[in-house]
Amino acid sequence: MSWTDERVELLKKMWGEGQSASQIAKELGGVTRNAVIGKVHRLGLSNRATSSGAKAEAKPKADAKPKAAPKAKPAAKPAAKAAPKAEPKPEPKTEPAVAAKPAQPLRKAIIPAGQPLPPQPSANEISPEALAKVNEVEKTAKKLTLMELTERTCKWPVGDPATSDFWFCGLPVQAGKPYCEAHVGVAFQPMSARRDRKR
DNA sequence: CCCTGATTCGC
DNA sequence: GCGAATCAGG
Repeated sequence: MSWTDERVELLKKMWGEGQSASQIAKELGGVTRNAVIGKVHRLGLSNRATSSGAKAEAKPKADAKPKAAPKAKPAAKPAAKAAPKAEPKPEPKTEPAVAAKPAQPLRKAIIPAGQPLPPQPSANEISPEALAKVNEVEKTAKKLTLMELTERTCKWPVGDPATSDFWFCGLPVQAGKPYCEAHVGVAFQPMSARRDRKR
C-alpha cells in the first residue's frame, strides 16, 4: 500500500482526533502502526498530547548500547518547532484529578486485610453513562478471585467481601491502569459532577 | 504481557 | 519516502 492522498488525509484526521497509531493502521489496512508513526513523523505532525512517556525530549544518554549499535546522535535536533498555526492542542485525555472518594459508609465491611481496595463510589456522583457501562460490564465480568488477579485484569471489586457474592471484575485493563475501561470511567472522574454543593 | 509513541537507518 | 526493528515508557 502506498500513501495516497486520501490515506494521508485519513491519517491526519484520525491522528488529530487522538486515535492511536495502531487504530489508524488498522483502519487504513495494509500498514502497521510503525508505518503510521513513521508517516506521522515525516508529515511533521508528531507531538500530540499523549499519556505515554516517550517524549521528544532530549535524552543525551551518551551511554553506548550493548545491542546492535544504533549510532549515537549527538547532533542537536530542534525538532520541536513552534506551531505555525496557533494550535489549541486538543487534549482528548481526561484528567485524572482526584475524584475517587474513599468513603463507603454503608459497607461496614470487613475488608480483607491486604491491598487497599478501590473505592466504591456512590451512584449519585457518577455520570449515568459511566454507570450504565459499569453495569453492563459487571454482567460480562470474569468474576475473578483475589488470587486470580494479574497485572492486567481489572481489579474492581464487586459485591460484599464478607460474603461469597464477591469477585473482581477481571476484564482486561489497559495501559497500566488498575481497572478496565468502564471502571476507569467511574474511578477517575474528569471533573464536574461535583460542583455546587451549597455551603 | 498488554499497550503507547519515538527514533534509527537500510532499503 | 518508507517502515521494521528497536527503544522507552505506562
